[in-house]
Amino acid sequence: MAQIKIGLVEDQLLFREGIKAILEAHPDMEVIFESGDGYSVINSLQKCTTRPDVMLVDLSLPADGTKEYNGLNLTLGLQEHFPSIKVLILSMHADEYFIAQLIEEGAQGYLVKDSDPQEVIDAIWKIHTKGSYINERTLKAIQNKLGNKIKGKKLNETLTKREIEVLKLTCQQLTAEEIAERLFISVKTVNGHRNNLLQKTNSRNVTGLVLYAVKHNIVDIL
Amino acid sequence: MAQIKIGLVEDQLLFREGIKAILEAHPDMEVIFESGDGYSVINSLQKCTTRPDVMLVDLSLPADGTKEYNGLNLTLGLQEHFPSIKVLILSMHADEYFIAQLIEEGAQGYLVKDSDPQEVIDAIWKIHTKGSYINERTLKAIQNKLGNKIKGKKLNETLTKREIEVLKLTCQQLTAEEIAERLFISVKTVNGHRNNLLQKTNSRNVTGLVLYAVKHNIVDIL
DNA sequence: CTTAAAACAGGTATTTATACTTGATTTTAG
DNA sequence: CTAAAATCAAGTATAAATACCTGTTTTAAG
Repeated sequence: MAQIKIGLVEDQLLFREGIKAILEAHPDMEVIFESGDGYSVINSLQKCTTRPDVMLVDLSLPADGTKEYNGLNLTLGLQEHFPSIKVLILSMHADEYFIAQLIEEGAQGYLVKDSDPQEVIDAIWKIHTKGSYINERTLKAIQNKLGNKIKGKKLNETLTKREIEVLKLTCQQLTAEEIAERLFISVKTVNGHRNNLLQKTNSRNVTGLVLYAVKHNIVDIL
Repeated sequence: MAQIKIGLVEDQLLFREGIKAILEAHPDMEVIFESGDGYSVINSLQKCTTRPDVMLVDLSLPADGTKEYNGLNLTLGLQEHFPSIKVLILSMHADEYFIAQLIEEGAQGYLVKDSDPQEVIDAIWKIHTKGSYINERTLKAIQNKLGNKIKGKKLNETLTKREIEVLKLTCQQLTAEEIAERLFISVKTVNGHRNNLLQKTNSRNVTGLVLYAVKHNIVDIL
Protein backbone atom coordinates (compact mmCIF):
# COMPACT_ATOMS: atom_id res chain seq x y z
CA MET A 1 0.00 0.00 0.00
CA ALA A 2 1.12 3.55 -0.67
CA GLN A 3 2.18 5.93 2.05
CA ILE A 4 -0.46 7.50 4.23
CA LYS A 5 -0.47 11.27 3.63
CA ILE A 6 -0.93 13.14 6.91
CA GLY A 7 -1.86 16.74 7.74
CA LEU A 8 -1.10 18.39 11.09
CA VAL A 9 -3.03 21.27 12.61
CA GLU A 10 -1.54 22.20 15.97
CA ASP A 11 -0.55 25.62 17.31
CA GLN A 12 2.26 24.52 19.59
CA LEU A 13 5.16 24.35 17.20
CA LEU A 14 7.30 22.12 19.38
CA PHE A 15 4.49 19.64 19.85
CA ARG A 16 3.72 19.67 16.15
CA GLU A 17 7.31 19.04 15.21
CA GLY A 18 7.48 16.30 17.80
CA ILE A 19 4.52 14.43 16.34
CA LYS A 20 5.96 14.96 12.91
CA ALA A 21 9.24 13.38 13.97
CA ILE A 22 7.39 10.43 15.47
CA LEU A 23 5.22 9.91 12.41
CA GLU A 24 8.01 10.26 9.88
CA ALA A 25 10.00 7.59 11.67
CA HIS A 26 7.44 5.26 10.10
CA PRO A 27 8.18 4.56 6.46
CA ASP A 28 4.50 4.27 5.57
CA MET A 29 3.58 7.70 6.88
CA GLU A 30 4.34 11.09 5.40
CA VAL A 31 3.45 14.55 6.70
CA ILE A 32 2.47 16.61 3.67
CA PHE A 33 0.57 19.43 5.30
CA GLU A 34 1.09 21.56 8.43
CA SER A 35 -0.67 24.51 10.00
CA GLY A 36 -0.44 26.38 13.29
CA ASP A 37 -3.99 27.69 13.14
CA GLY A 38 -7.42 26.55 12.07
CA TYR A 39 -8.81 29.34 9.92
CA SER A 40 -6.30 29.14 7.08
CA VAL A 41 -6.53 25.38 6.64
CA ILE A 42 -9.48 25.13 4.24
CA ASN A 43 -8.02 27.79 1.95
CA SER A 44 -4.57 26.29 1.95
CA LEU A 45 -5.90 22.83 1.21
CA GLN A 46 -7.82 24.07 -1.82
CA LYS A 47 -4.54 25.26 -3.33
CA CYS A 48 -2.81 21.94 -2.74
CA THR A 49 -2.57 19.39 -5.53
CA THR A 50 -2.20 16.42 -3.20
CA ARG A 51 -4.34 16.37 -0.10
CA PRO A 52 -3.85 14.49 3.16
CA ASP A 53 -5.61 11.20 3.81
CA VAL A 54 -5.76 11.84 7.53
CA MET A 55 -5.71 15.18 9.40
CA LEU A 56 -4.55 15.37 13.02
CA VAL A 57 -6.33 18.37 14.51
CA ASP A 58 -5.74 19.99 17.89
CA LEU A 59 -9.07 20.67 19.59
CA SER A 60 -7.87 23.84 21.31
CA LEU A 61 -6.73 26.00 18.44
CA PRO A 62 -6.23 29.68 19.13
CA ALA A 63 -8.97 32.06 18.06
CA ASP A 64 -8.32 35.08 15.87
CA GLY A 65 -10.15 38.24 16.83
CA THR A 66 -13.12 37.92 14.53
CA LYS A 67 -13.82 34.22 14.20
CA GLU A 68 -13.81 31.32 16.52
CA TYR A 69 -11.89 28.53 14.91
CA ASN A 70 -11.29 25.56 17.13
CA GLY A 71 -11.00 21.89 16.24
CA LEU A 72 -14.77 21.54 16.19
CA ASN A 73 -15.27 24.28 13.60
CA LEU A 74 -12.42 22.99 11.51
CA THR A 75 -13.85 19.48 11.59
CA LEU A 76 -17.13 20.82 10.26
CA GLY A 77 -15.35 22.78 7.54
CA LEU A 78 -13.24 19.84 6.47
CA GLN A 79 -16.28 17.58 6.42
CA GLU A 80 -18.03 20.06 4.15
CA HIS A 81 -15.21 20.84 1.72
CA PHE A 82 -13.18 17.65 1.75
CA PRO A 83 -15.38 14.81 2.95
CA SER A 84 -12.78 12.24 1.94
CA ILE A 85 -10.26 13.53 4.47
CA LYS A 86 -10.47 11.67 7.77
CA VAL A 87 -10.09 13.73 10.95
CA LEU A 88 -8.35 12.57 14.12
CA ILE A 89 -8.79 15.00 17.01
CA LEU A 90 -6.03 15.54 19.54
CA SER A 91 -7.05 17.10 22.82
CA MET A 92 -5.58 18.15 26.12
CA HIS A 93 -8.39 16.68 28.15
CA ALA A 94 -10.79 13.82 27.86
CA ASP A 95 -13.72 16.15 27.44
CA GLU A 96 -16.82 14.01 27.18
CA TYR A 97 -18.95 16.77 25.85
CA PHE A 98 -16.64 17.55 22.99
CA ILE A 99 -15.76 13.96 22.22
CA ALA A 100 -19.36 13.07 21.48
CA GLN A 101 -20.01 16.28 19.58
CA LEU A 102 -16.87 15.92 17.47
CA ILE A 103 -17.75 12.43 16.41
CA GLU A 104 -21.22 13.71 15.60
CA GLU A 105 -19.74 16.53 13.51
CA GLY A 106 -17.64 14.24 11.40
CA ALA A 107 -14.41 13.42 13.21
CA GLN A 108 -13.28 9.84 12.77
CA GLY A 109 -11.26 9.59 15.96
CA TYR A 110 -10.30 11.24 19.23
CA LEU A 111 -7.12 10.98 21.27
CA VAL A 112 -5.85 12.76 24.38
CA LYS A 113 -2.43 14.31 24.15
CA ASP A 114 -0.88 12.06 26.74
CA SER A 115 -1.58 8.98 24.67
CA ASP A 116 1.19 6.57 23.81
CA PRO A 117 2.84 7.45 20.47
CA GLN A 118 2.06 3.93 19.30
CA GLU A 119 -1.63 4.63 19.87
CA VAL A 120 -1.42 7.61 17.51
CA ILE A 121 0.21 5.46 14.86
CA ASP A 122 -2.43 2.78 15.36
CA ALA A 123 -5.23 5.32 15.23
CA ILE A 124 -3.97 6.85 11.99
CA TRP A 125 -3.53 3.41 10.49
CA LYS A 126 -7.00 2.27 11.49
CA ILE A 127 -8.64 5.48 10.36
CA HIS A 128 -6.97 5.18 7.00
CA THR A 129 -7.72 1.52 6.43
CA LYS A 130 -10.95 0.94 8.33
CA GLY A 131 -12.31 4.49 8.16
CA SER A 132 -12.48 5.20 11.86
CA TYR A 133 -10.82 4.71 15.22
CA ILE A 134 -12.76 4.51 18.46
CA ASN A 135 -11.04 3.70 21.72
CA GLU A 136 -12.70 2.85 25.02
CA ARG A 137 -12.67 6.41 26.26
CA THR A 138 -14.36 7.73 23.16
CA LEU A 139 -16.93 4.97 23.19
CA LYS A 140 -17.74 5.70 26.82
CA ALA A 141 -18.24 9.39 26.05
CA ILE A 142 -20.63 8.61 23.23
CA GLN A 143 -22.55 6.16 25.34
CA ASN A 144 -22.78 8.69 28.14
CA LYS A 145 -24.16 11.31 25.82
CA LEU A 146 -26.68 8.96 24.33
CA GLY A 147 -27.57 7.76 27.81
CA ASN A 148 -28.19 11.28 29.00
CA LYS A 149 -30.26 12.08 25.96
CA ILE A 150 -32.49 9.16 26.69
CA LYS A 151 -32.73 9.97 30.35
CA GLY A 152 -33.48 13.55 29.34
CA LYS A 153 -30.92 14.69 31.84
CA LYS A 154 -29.33 16.98 29.28
CA LEU A 155 -26.07 17.01 31.20
CA ASN A 156 -24.30 18.90 28.46
CA GLU A 157 -26.61 21.37 26.84
CA THR A 158 -25.21 23.65 24.21
CA LEU A 159 -24.80 27.28 25.13
CA THR A 160 -26.51 30.00 23.14
CA LYS A 161 -24.70 32.90 21.47
CA ARG A 162 -25.79 35.31 24.14
CA GLU A 163 -24.77 32.96 26.90
CA ILE A 164 -21.31 32.55 25.41
CA GLU A 165 -21.01 36.33 25.14
CA VAL A 166 -21.93 36.73 28.78
CA LEU A 167 -19.56 33.93 29.75
CA LYS A 168 -16.66 35.50 27.88
CA LEU A 169 -17.22 38.90 29.42
CA THR A 170 -17.60 37.29 32.84
CA CYS A 171 -14.20 35.70 32.33
CA GLN A 172 -12.80 39.17 31.69
CA GLN A 173 -13.69 39.96 35.30
CA LEU A 174 -16.58 42.21 34.39
CA THR A 175 -19.49 42.47 36.81
CA ALA A 176 -23.04 41.80 35.69
CA GLU A 177 -23.62 45.54 35.61
CA GLU A 178 -20.67 46.15 33.30
CA ILE A 179 -21.71 43.32 31.03
CA ALA A 180 -25.21 44.81 30.88
CA GLU A 181 -23.77 48.15 29.75
CA ARG A 182 -21.69 46.53 27.03
CA LEU A 183 -24.52 44.44 25.66
CA PHE A 184 -27.13 47.21 26.10
CA ILE A 185 -29.38 45.03 28.22
CA SER A 186 -30.52 45.10 31.82
CA VAL A 187 -28.44 43.78 34.71
CA LYS A 188 -31.34 41.47 35.47
CA THR A 189 -31.07 39.95 32.03
CA VAL A 190 -27.38 39.37 32.40
CA ASN A 191 -28.07 37.59 35.66
CA GLY A 192 -30.72 35.57 33.91
CA HIS A 193 -28.16 34.41 31.36
CA ARG A 194 -25.72 33.66 34.13
CA ASN A 195 -28.28 31.52 35.87
CA ASN A 196 -28.86 29.55 32.71
CA LEU A 197 -25.11 29.15 32.36
CA LEU A 198 -24.85 27.86 35.91
CA GLN A 199 -27.49 25.25 35.22
CA LYS A 200 -26.19 24.20 31.83
CA THR A 201 -22.63 23.86 33.03
CA ASN A 202 -23.60 22.27 36.35
CA SER A 203 -21.78 25.00 38.20
CA ARG A 204 -22.47 26.44 41.62
CA ASN A 205 -21.01 29.90 40.98
CA VAL A 206 -18.79 31.97 38.67
CA THR A 207 -15.82 29.83 39.63
CA GLY A 208 -17.44 26.90 37.91
CA LEU A 209 -18.26 29.03 34.89
CA VAL A 210 -14.68 30.19 34.51
CA LEU A 211 -13.33 26.66 34.80
CA TYR A 212 -15.88 25.50 32.25
CA ALA A 213 -14.83 28.25 29.88
CA VAL A 214 -11.18 27.35 30.27
CA LYS A 215 -11.78 23.64 29.77
CA HIS A 216 -13.88 24.24 26.69
CA ASN A 217 -11.52 26.80 25.22
CA ILE A 218 -14.18 29.50 25.26
CA VAL A 219 -11.57 31.79 26.77
CA ASP A 220 -7.83 31.83 26.27
CA ILE A 221 -5.77 31.69 29.37
CA LEU A 222 -2.81 34.08 29.21
CA MET B 1 32.98 16.79 22.50
CA ALA B 2 31.01 13.85 23.88
CA GLN B 3 27.26 13.54 23.53
CA ILE B 4 25.07 15.72 25.70
CA LYS B 5 23.09 13.49 28.08
CA ILE B 6 19.54 14.73 28.41
CA GLY B 7 16.74 14.01 30.90
CA LEU B 8 13.06 14.63 30.15
CA VAL B 9 10.37 15.31 32.75
CA GLU B 10 7.02 15.81 31.05
CA ASP B 11 3.68 14.23 31.84
CA GLN B 12 2.20 14.29 28.35
CA LEU B 13 3.62 11.13 26.87
CA LEU B 14 3.07 12.13 23.27
CA PHE B 15 4.78 15.46 23.76
CA ARG B 16 7.65 13.80 25.61
CA GLU B 17 8.17 11.25 22.88
CA GLY B 18 7.98 14.01 20.31
CA ILE B 19 10.76 16.01 21.92
CA LYS B 20 12.74 12.83 22.31
CA ALA B 21 12.42 12.13 18.60
CA ILE B 22 13.53 15.67 17.77
CA LEU B 23 16.50 15.56 20.11
CA GLU B 24 17.70 12.14 19.09
CA ALA B 25 17.76 13.22 15.47
CA HIS B 26 20.85 15.14 16.56
CA PRO B 27 23.91 12.92 16.82
CA ASP B 28 25.36 14.93 19.69
CA MET B 29 22.31 14.54 21.93
CA GLU B 30 21.11 11.51 23.79
CA VAL B 31 18.04 11.10 26.01
CA ILE B 32 19.14 8.93 28.94
CA PHE B 33 16.40 9.69 31.45
CA GLU B 34 12.63 10.09 31.24
CA SER B 35 9.83 10.64 33.73
CA GLY B 36 6.15 11.46 33.54
CA ASP B 37 6.00 13.00 37.00
CA GLY B 38 8.11 15.17 39.27
CA TYR B 39 8.11 13.42 42.62
CA SER B 40 9.95 10.27 41.56
CA VAL B 41 12.75 12.05 39.72
CA ILE B 42 15.18 12.69 42.58
CA ASN B 43 14.92 9.10 43.79
CA SER B 44 15.33 7.61 40.35
CA LEU B 45 18.33 9.77 39.60
CA GLN B 46 20.09 8.65 42.76
CA LYS B 47 19.92 5.07 41.52
CA CYS B 48 21.35 5.95 38.12
CA THR B 49 25.02 5.49 37.38
CA THR B 50 25.14 8.08 34.61
CA ARG B 51 23.21 11.28 35.15
CA PRO B 52 21.93 13.79 32.61
CA ASP B 53 23.86 16.93 31.82
CA VAL B 54 20.69 18.86 31.05
CA MET B 55 17.16 18.23 32.32
CA LEU B 56 14.14 19.48 30.36
CA VAL B 57 11.39 19.98 32.92
CA ASP B 58 7.73 20.75 32.28
CA LEU B 59 6.57 23.53 34.59
CA SER B 60 3.05 22.16 34.97
CA LEU B 61 3.57 18.68 36.29
CA PRO B 62 0.59 16.91 37.81
CA ALA B 63 0.31 16.86 41.58
CA ASP B 64 -0.11 13.65 43.52
CA GLY B 65 -2.56 13.80 46.40
CA THR B 66 -0.12 14.50 49.20
CA LYS B 67 2.59 16.64 47.72
CA GLU B 68 2.75 19.44 45.26
CA TYR B 69 5.44 18.70 42.76
CA ASN B 70 5.60 21.08 39.85
CA GLY B 71 8.59 22.22 37.84
CA LEU B 72 9.48 24.80 40.45
CA ASN B 73 9.71 22.26 43.27
CA LEU B 74 11.64 19.85 41.11
CA THR B 75 14.09 22.57 40.13
CA LEU B 76 14.75 23.26 43.79
CA GLY B 77 15.20 19.55 44.51
CA LEU B 78 17.56 19.05 41.59
CA GLN B 79 19.54 22.11 42.58
CA GLU B 80 19.93 20.69 46.07
CA HIS B 81 20.76 17.07 45.22
CA PHE B 82 22.49 17.37 41.86
CA PRO B 83 23.78 20.92 41.47
CA SER B 84 25.77 19.95 38.39
CA ILE B 85 22.63 19.14 36.40
CA LYS B 86 21.40 22.11 34.38
CA VAL B 87 17.65 22.69 34.23
CA LEU B 88 15.75 23.97 31.21
CA ILE B 89 12.11 24.70 31.97
CA LEU B 90 9.40 24.12 29.36
CA SER B 91 6.12 25.89 29.94
CA MET B 92 2.74 26.33 28.33
CA HIS B 93 2.66 30.06 28.91
CA ALA B 94 5.14 32.86 29.13
CA ASP B 95 4.45 33.36 32.78
CA GLU B 96 6.53 36.29 33.93
CA TYR B 97 6.08 35.52 37.58
CA PHE B 98 7.31 31.98 37.29
CA ILE B 99 10.07 32.75 34.82
CA ALA B 100 11.78 35.07 37.25
CA GLN B 101 11.20 32.80 40.21
CA LEU B 102 12.49 29.72 38.37
CA ILE B 103 15.71 31.42 37.38
CA GLU B 104 16.05 32.54 40.97
CA GLU B 105 15.53 28.98 42.19
CA GLY B 106 18.24 27.53 40.04
CA ALA B 107 16.89 26.93 36.53
CA GLN B 108 19.33 27.75 33.76
CA GLY B 109 16.79 28.41 31.06
CA TYR B 110 13.13 28.84 30.18
CA LEU B 111 11.24 28.10 26.99
CA VAL B 112 7.58 28.19 26.02
CA LYS B 113 6.15 25.06 24.45
CA ASP B 114 5.43 26.69 21.13
CA SER B 115 9.09 27.47 20.55
CA ASP B 116 10.82 26.40 17.40
CA PRO B 117 12.47 22.97 17.76
CA GLN B 118 15.75 24.57 16.73
CA GLU B 119 15.49 26.91 19.69
CA VAL B 120 15.26 23.94 22.03
CA ILE B 121 18.37 22.44 20.46
CA ASP B 122 20.16 25.77 20.73
CA ALA B 123 19.07 26.22 24.32
CA ILE B 124 20.29 22.78 25.35
CA TRP B 125 23.58 23.36 23.57
CA LYS B 126 24.14 26.75 25.14
CA ILE B 127 23.17 25.55 28.59
CA HIS B 128 25.60 22.68 28.29
CA THR B 129 28.51 24.69 26.94
CA LYS B 130 28.00 28.15 28.38
CA GLY B 131 26.08 27.14 31.50
CA SER B 132 22.86 29.03 30.80
CA TYR B 133 20.40 30.14 28.15
CA ILE B 134 18.47 33.37 28.38
CA ASN B 135 16.27 34.54 25.55
CA GLU B 136 14.63 37.92 25.21
CA ARG B 137 11.40 36.86 26.82
CA THR B 138 13.15 35.50 29.89
CA LEU B 139 15.33 38.55 30.19
CA LYS B 140 12.30 40.78 30.01
CA ALA B 141 10.57 38.84 32.76
CA ILE B 142 13.56 39.13 35.04
CA GLN B 143 13.89 42.82 34.34
CA ASN B 144 10.22 43.33 35.04
CA LYS B 145 10.47 41.58 38.35
CA LEU B 146 13.54 43.53 39.38
CA GLY B 147 11.92 46.72 38.16
CA ASN B 148 8.84 46.09 40.22
CA LYS B 149 10.88 45.29 43.28
CA ILE B 150 12.66 48.60 42.99
CA LYS B 151 9.47 50.51 42.35
CA GLY B 152 7.97 48.73 45.36
CA LYS B 153 4.98 47.95 43.22
CA LYS B 154 5.15 44.29 44.18
CA LEU B 155 3.18 43.26 41.12
CA ASN B 156 3.78 39.60 41.77
CA GLU B 157 3.75 38.99 45.48
CA THR B 158 4.09 35.44 46.64
CA LEU B 159 1.02 33.86 48.10
CA THR B 160 1.06 32.40 51.60
CA LYS B 161 0.18 28.81 52.41
CA ARG B 162 -3.18 29.79 53.78
CA GLU B 163 -3.96 31.94 50.79
CA ILE B 164 -3.15 29.09 48.43
CA GLU B 165 -5.41 26.79 50.46
CA VAL B 166 -8.24 29.28 50.23
CA LEU B 167 -7.60 29.77 46.53
CA LYS B 168 -7.69 26.05 45.82
CA LEU B 169 -10.92 25.55 47.72
CA THR B 170 -12.37 28.59 45.99
CA CYS B 171 -11.57 26.95 42.69
CA GLN B 172 -13.54 23.92 43.81
CA GLN B 173 -16.61 26.14 43.80
CA LEU B 174 -16.86 26.31 47.57
CA THR B 175 -18.36 29.41 49.15
CA ALA B 176 -16.48 31.35 51.80
CA GLU B 177 -18.69 29.74 54.43
CA GLU B 178 -17.83 26.22 53.28
CA ILE B 179 -14.15 27.03 53.13
CA ALA B 180 -14.39 28.40 56.68
CA GLU B 181 -15.88 25.10 57.88
CA ARG B 182 -13.16 23.05 56.23
CA LEU B 183 -10.33 25.15 57.60
CA PHE B 184 -11.96 25.63 61.02
CA ILE B 185 -11.81 29.40 60.82
CA SER B 186 -14.37 32.19 60.57
CA VAL B 187 -16.06 33.20 57.33
CA LYS B 188 -14.67 36.66 57.94
CA THR B 189 -11.17 35.28 57.94
CA VAL B 190 -11.71 33.46 54.71
CA ASN B 191 -12.94 36.67 53.17
CA GLY B 192 -9.88 38.41 54.54
CA HIS B 193 -7.66 35.91 52.76
CA ARG B 194 -9.67 36.32 49.62
CA ASN B 195 -9.21 40.05 49.74
CA ASN B 196 -5.47 39.63 50.05
CA LEU B 197 -5.57 37.24 47.10
CA LEU B 198 -7.48 39.78 45.04
CA GLN B 199 -4.86 42.41 45.74
CA LYS B 200 -1.84 40.18 45.26
CA THR B 201 -3.13 38.79 41.97
CA ASN B 202 -4.45 42.13 40.74
CA SER B 203 -7.89 40.63 40.34
CA ARG B 204 -11.25 42.29 40.58
CA ASN B 205 -13.21 39.21 41.69
CA VAL B 206 -13.17 35.42 41.96
CA THR B 207 -13.02 35.16 38.19
CA GLY B 208 -9.59 36.72 38.27
CA LEU B 209 -8.55 34.40 41.07
CA VAL B 210 -9.61 31.31 39.16
CA LEU B 211 -7.80 32.43 36.02
CA TYR B 212 -4.71 33.19 38.09
CA ALA B 213 -4.87 29.74 39.65
CA VAL B 214 -5.19 28.09 36.26
CA LYS B 215 -2.34 30.09 34.74
CA HIS B 216 -0.07 29.35 37.66
CA ASN B 217 -0.97 25.69 37.83
CA ILE B 218 -2.29 26.04 41.34
CA VAL B 219 -5.32 24.07 40.23
CA ASP B 220 -5.58 21.36 37.63
CA ILE B 221 -8.18 21.86 34.99
CA LEU B 222 -10.07 18.63 34.39
C1' DC C 1 -48.55 30.06 7.74
C1' DT C 2 -49.27 28.63 12.10
C1' DT C 3 -47.67 26.81 16.42
C1' DA C 4 -44.57 24.95 19.71
C1' DA C 5 -40.17 25.43 21.49
C1' DA C 6 -36.14 27.90 22.38
C1' DA C 7 -33.89 32.11 23.39
C1' DC C 8 -33.99 36.60 25.27
C1' DA C 9 -35.37 40.21 28.48
C1' DG C 10 -36.71 41.68 32.85
C1' DG C 11 -38.17 41.54 38.04
C1' DT C 12 -37.94 40.47 43.44
C1' DA C 13 -35.91 38.31 47.50
C1' DT C 14 -32.01 36.24 49.41
C1' DT C 15 -27.34 34.75 49.76
C1' DT C 16 -22.62 35.53 48.98
C1' DA C 17 -18.60 38.28 47.89
C1' DT C 18 -15.91 42.53 48.29
C1' DA C 19 -13.89 46.90 50.66
C1' DC C 20 -11.94 48.52 54.45
C1' DT C 21 -10.19 48.10 59.48
C1' DT C 22 -8.14 46.20 63.62
C1' DG C 23 -5.70 43.21 66.77
C1' DA C 24 -3.11 38.70 67.87
C1' DT C 25 0.45 35.47 66.48
C1' DT C 26 4.18 33.83 63.97
C1' DT C 27 8.59 34.61 61.03
C1' DT C 28 12.55 36.86 59.77
C1' DA C 29 16.56 39.87 60.06
C1' DG C 30 19.86 42.46 62.53
C1' DC D 1 17.23 37.85 71.48
C1' DT D 2 14.60 41.56 70.29
C1' DA D 3 12.22 44.57 66.69
C1' DA D 4 9.97 44.78 62.56
C1' DA D 5 7.38 42.61 59.24
C1' DA D 6 4.48 39.20 57.54
C1' DT D 7 0.67 36.29 58.29
C1' DC D 8 -3.53 34.94 60.25
C1' DA D 9 -7.88 36.00 62.34
C1' DA D 10 -12.08 38.60 62.71
C1' DG D 11 -15.52 42.50 62.35
C1' DT D 12 -18.96 45.96 59.85
C1' DA D 13 -21.03 47.97 55.79
C1' DT D 14 -21.78 47.68 51.00
C1' DA D 15 -21.88 45.71 46.41
C1' DA D 16 -22.62 41.84 43.67
C1' DA D 17 -24.14 37.26 42.57
C1' DT D 18 -27.61 33.58 42.85
C1' DA D 19 -32.49 31.43 43.11
C1' DC D 20 -36.73 31.64 41.37
C1' DC D 21 -40.48 33.60 38.33
C1' DT D 22 -42.93 35.93 34.26
C1' DG D 23 -43.66 37.87 29.68
C1' DT D 24 -41.94 38.83 24.82
C1' DT D 25 -39.47 37.80 20.65
C1' DT D 26 -37.18 34.72 17.52
C1' DT D 27 -36.53 30.07 15.35
C1' DA D 28 -37.81 25.79 13.60
C1' DA D 29 -41.15 22.08 12.34
C1' DG D 30 -45.27 20.56 10.39
